[in-house]
Amino acid sequence: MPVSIKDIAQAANVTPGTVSRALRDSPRVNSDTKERIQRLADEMGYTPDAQARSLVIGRTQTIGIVVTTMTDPFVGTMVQTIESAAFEQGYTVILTSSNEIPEREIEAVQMLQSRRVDGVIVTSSRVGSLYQEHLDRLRVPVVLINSLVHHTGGYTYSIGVDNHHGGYLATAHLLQRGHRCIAYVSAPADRSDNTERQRGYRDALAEAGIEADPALIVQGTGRAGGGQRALPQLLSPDPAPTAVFCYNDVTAIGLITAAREAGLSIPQDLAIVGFDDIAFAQFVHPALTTIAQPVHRLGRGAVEMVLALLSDDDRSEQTVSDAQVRGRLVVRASSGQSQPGAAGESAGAELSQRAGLKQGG
Amino acid sequence: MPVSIKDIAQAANVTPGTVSRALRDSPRVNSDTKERIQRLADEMGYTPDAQARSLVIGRTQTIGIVVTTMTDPFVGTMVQTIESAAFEQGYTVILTSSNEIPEREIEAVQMLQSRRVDGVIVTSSRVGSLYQEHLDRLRVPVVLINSLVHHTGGYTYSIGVDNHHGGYLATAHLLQRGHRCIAYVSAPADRSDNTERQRGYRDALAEAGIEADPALIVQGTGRAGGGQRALPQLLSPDPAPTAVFCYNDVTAIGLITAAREAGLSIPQDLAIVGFDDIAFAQFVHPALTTIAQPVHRLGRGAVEMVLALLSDDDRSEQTVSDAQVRGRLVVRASSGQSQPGAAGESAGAELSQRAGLKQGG
DNA sequence: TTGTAGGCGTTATCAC
DNA sequence: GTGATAACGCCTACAA
Repeated sequence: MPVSIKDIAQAANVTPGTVSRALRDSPRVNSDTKERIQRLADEMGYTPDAQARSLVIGRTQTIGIVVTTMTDPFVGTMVQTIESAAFEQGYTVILTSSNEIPEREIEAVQMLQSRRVDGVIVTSSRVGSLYQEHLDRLRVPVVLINSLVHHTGGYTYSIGVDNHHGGYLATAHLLQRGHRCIAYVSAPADRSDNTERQRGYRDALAEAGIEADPALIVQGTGRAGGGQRALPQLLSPDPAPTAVFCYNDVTAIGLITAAREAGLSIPQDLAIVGFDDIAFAQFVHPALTTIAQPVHRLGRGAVEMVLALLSDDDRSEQTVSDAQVRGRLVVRASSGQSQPGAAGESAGAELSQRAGLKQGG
Repeated sequence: MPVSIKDIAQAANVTPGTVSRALRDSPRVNSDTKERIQRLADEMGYTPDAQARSLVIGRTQTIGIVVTTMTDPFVGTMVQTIESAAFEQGYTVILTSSNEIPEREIEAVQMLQSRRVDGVIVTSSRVGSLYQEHLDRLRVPVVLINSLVHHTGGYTYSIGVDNHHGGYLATAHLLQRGHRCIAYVSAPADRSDNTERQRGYRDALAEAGIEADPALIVQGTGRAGGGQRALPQLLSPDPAPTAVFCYNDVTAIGLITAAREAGLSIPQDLAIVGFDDIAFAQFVHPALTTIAQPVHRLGRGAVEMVLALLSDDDRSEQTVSDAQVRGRLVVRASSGQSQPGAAGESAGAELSQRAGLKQGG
């Protein structure tokens, strides 16, 4: 139904081949006819058929994104970044979300395969052994964001935040604030980022001469509800922890809410540190101290890696390698400091200024 | 590079046509050879090429999603719902975000056109006149979520929350709580949902015998920063408002934060109601009273509309029509207890004092 | 500079 | 039941 190259050819009294060349601005066509054809194409409302083109050139200029759920704001930001970066490079993004349903993940990968995506970016998904196998089958570059990867000789690479470093930073910060009894609210154990953060936590404690107490490790879910439900367990050890490092911001926010409902004041009774620095972290009360993930660099980096792998025809000698970028501690009110805004980066001061409330004062 | 139908044909000693039929489980093929072919396809790791298939059947089984930014958690949830619904119906989703850049929106639509999407869903985007023109050019079903549409004879329909009703509900709730001086923090004026919500606000006031005061309409941005910056303007009128209805939750959350920074207590000094009911609405402090959008129904509804329009070959007599669903008031702490405290002029004046604000420069 | 022809992977319409 | 054959829209040698 849409106007094709043939229609234009007919209208311009030339052959389809000439039209094709003219539209791709080939030098092998008379500038007069070229202009005539281009004008005609414009008038007739021609839009090239990417499918047909892909079929012959062997690339779709398309990359697939695999996520568990877009509901998590961190994921949303990540997807946003990836889409922008891809679009700027002339790539279209196909989105699949598994809703944490394993079989859906498999179906999604098969779908991407039949769409002949040039590459795949997986973010915020636990890539089990089951899963990786299917990714390898794709036979296209795959970049995992924030997931450990076992190079099985496939085409799979990874980029991620340094989770161990982040966990270390968060815990060291709490130690520096004088806390000695620090808990950790984890995510499900099969997430590699979780185990890495936990390891950073343990190493920081060890460095301070503190042995990690298993009773202080509470299992969360990576969602707000997990943080909320963690509170009772957090308070049961004797002595109870004075500070908590959470797997992520969403967990921390759930914990803050539960703590407030329980009549605890934060950070006086319980200091809390999260991970991610989602937009909402500065709007909870108290504002959440957290490890900021360099979302922008991760997303852009992932796209760049895919593209590099794509142009890299010599597969044996890769110029691409796994990347790791460090997160940064963002200190806000939830981790202490009786005077919020006094030290370091303070959302409070920033906010007040932006609200125009502190002028002259 | 990937194994094609021809490869299988060769291996099975049949023609490509037979393989095609066998794989699609056509009854017009011997069950023995069918099974043999299917097994062979499996062994050889065959995956059908959706592009090639689309080319001949004339449909891509693909729908495009256009959003401004995925950073907004409400948008993320919406996209999630759409993707799930589409996937269940066997449709692939192509995602484009404009980042609010007009030319990017146009580029995005052109891209979707060249991808030959079967339909388009636009969510959380202001569909200016400029924009709609480009959508019409697509010549495929377009469903707008939460945007007014002028039926220009095109293929464009809309589904959305009843914004007028929502604005009315929110305002009526505040009135019922005893507030008489109620402000509205708006989004940019070119968003139709904003004007509708504002109209509901005005109508509710009118019904209570209150004339809308232009000084109580403060311009926000639809993002948190807009809510934060709105505070000074909100407090400057005399008497100052005792309650505020915000265009959306994100705006309300920004406002809550700014108010707290300014030393106001919510809801005693200022009651606040938002719109959307994003996941975080229940985690702010105080938890945010809001109008819950039926995201699920909107997203699913949009997909169903696109699909219905697709199967509806008789275009003159459409069975599809614009849909509107009602939001629901979710009462939380930010709008006060069921027994409102003092609300009135004196409280307003007092409030300005406590905030330490000066009126007029 | 332009036309011709073959093919990308698939489906569909015929024959046989 | 299976095999040719012709599309779908585009690109690209190669030929003229």
